[in-house]
This record gives sequence, C-alpha cells and structure tokens, in this order.
Amino acid sequence: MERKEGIIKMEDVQGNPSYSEYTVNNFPLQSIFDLSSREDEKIRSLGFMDLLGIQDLTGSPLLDIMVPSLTATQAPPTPPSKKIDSPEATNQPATPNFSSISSASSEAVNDEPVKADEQEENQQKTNKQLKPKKTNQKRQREPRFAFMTKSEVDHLEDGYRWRKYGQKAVKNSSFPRSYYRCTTASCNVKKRVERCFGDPSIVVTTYEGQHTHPSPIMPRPSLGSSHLGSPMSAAAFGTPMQRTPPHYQHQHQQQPLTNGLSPLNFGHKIGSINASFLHEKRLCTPGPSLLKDHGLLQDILPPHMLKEE
DNA sequence: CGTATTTGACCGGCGC
DNA sequence: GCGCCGGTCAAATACG
Repeated sequence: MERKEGIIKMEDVQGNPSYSEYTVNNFPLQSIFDLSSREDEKIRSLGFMDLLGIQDLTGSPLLDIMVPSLTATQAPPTPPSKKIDSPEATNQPATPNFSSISSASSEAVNDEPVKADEQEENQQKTNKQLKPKKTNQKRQREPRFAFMTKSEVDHLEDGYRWRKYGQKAVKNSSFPRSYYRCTTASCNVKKRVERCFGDPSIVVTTYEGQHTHPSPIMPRPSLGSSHLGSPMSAAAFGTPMQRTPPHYQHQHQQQPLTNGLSPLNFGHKIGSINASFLHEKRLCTPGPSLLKDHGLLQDILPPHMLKEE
C-alpha cells in the first residue's frame, strides 16, 4: 500500500504559525493534546512528565525503540514552580499517560453510548435507506481523543484493524484526511487521520468512540515485560508502537509524539476505569459552540490558542 | 473470491 | 434560502 508521501507539499501554513510552532519547536505536548479548556489550563501548568509519570515511560523499551531523542530533547520541561492541585489532575486515573496527552472532545456529551444511537438508526433505516440520522437532537458524537505522532506513514499500526471508509481534502491543508472505522463488528470506533499541515511529518490521529473489544492483534511476547509498573500497560491493549511490526518500524520510523502513549488504550479503557475521568473532562469542557471551525485543530489545540490566531 | 481501498455523491449542520 | 464544509455511504476497483 503506497503511502501518499508524494503529496507532501508544504503549503503556506495559512496563518497558523503557532500551530507548527507548538507542535514542532516547543513541544508543549500537554497543550496540544489537552483540548479541554478550563481543565487543560490546570493541566497545562502541570509538568507534562509529572502527569505522565514519565519515569515509567522512559524506562520503557517502547521509548527506547521509538523515541529515544524525543523523550530526551523534545519533552517539554516541567514548569518549575507551578503545580496544580485540581481534583482532576491529581485524580488522574491509573493511566496518567493518556489523561494528560489525549484530548477529550467536548463534542461528545452523550452519556449513553451507542445503544440509543443504534436503536434510532435501525428504526430509521426502515424509513429511509440512506443514513436517516435525523433525530430531535443533533447527531451525537462519541468522545474524541486526538494525538499526534511523528511518522512517515499516515495510518499507524495500533493493534486494531481499521477499514478506511472515506477520505476528504482538508481545508487549508494540502493533506487529505482519512476516515477509518474499526472492522470489528459491533465496535463503532472511528478514527480520523491527517497530517499536520504545519509539519507534514506529524500525523494527527483522532479517535472517536471506544472499543468494545480487546485488540485483535496479540502483543509480541518479547514485549510482554515492557509495561512494568504501568497499571494500564500498553501491552494490555496494544499501542501503535508495540503493534508495529519490526519491519514497519524500520521502514517508517514512527515517532509517537505522545511519548509512547496510545489513545487506544485510552479508548478501550473508557468503558472501565477511565470512564470517570472522561466524564469529568466532559463536564469541565465547554460546549462545542465555543469551538469554532478549526477542524482537527480544535481537537489538539486548546481553545485559547485557537482564539489567539 | 473475499476483503480492503478508492472516490464521487450525498446528507446534515452551520454561517451568511 | 443558499452555499460551504465535514462526515459518511456505497459502487467500483484493487489486492491477496
């Protein structure tokens, strides 16, 4: 499968200098990945590594393999004095990893997962054949989590099987956005993949929904011990890095900017321990109306940053 | 031949 | 009301 690396054509950064700045130069990941507004301000002031419990990660073979330089040089320095004591932050569930870097979209405010949706859809499908999504309310969305990965390939191996169902050109970007859906029946997780127009080497992946099943791809035995100390080990559900076949790594050199954290774990955990966290996030996030049309940007940039531009 | 991808069309939401 | 845009569908195509 050919990658569309040929289209890499650094179009003008379209008035989003700060975007590339943030993602490439400064790398305040906590800012990028946490798009919830108020809370993310708190988190942002907290050291990213603190939130991540980075000691575990740095010791992880994952990082040794994938992001040796990243962890060392590009990880945002921990703010010296600023510490937060917000309940959410200190309460970061067993997986500090994702909580801090992933971003929960405020779009998803439906507490009931899929059931209601499915029922409605089934019901409406009888009426019309073509996507009868019309309900009393707006179309409800699943929680979304955006993260960025430095990778040559658009579609990262993450342990789950995805089927591409669409691709669209992105406004203000020369790179298309691809839409994937989990191939597992009854699993309605979707993800969007697009390249950062500021830095084509960065892939922005946005997951929507939660997996209702474990990763279909079994972890490599050799990596079984790589998660020591990590309550929600990546090995449990599969990370882009771990799932990545060795040849893949060599060829494409994936560099997860998320410091080796996979939102997939996150997504899968949503139903369990992270549920409360997500809920908190949602409660603390502004309504979608506050987020203007920034496309995926709104998933990865805190609202205040968007406003500033 | 079954499965995955491509791609143009379609739909709904939203701003003007 | 109209047009733009993001997201999805589904037929056609490619691939193993």
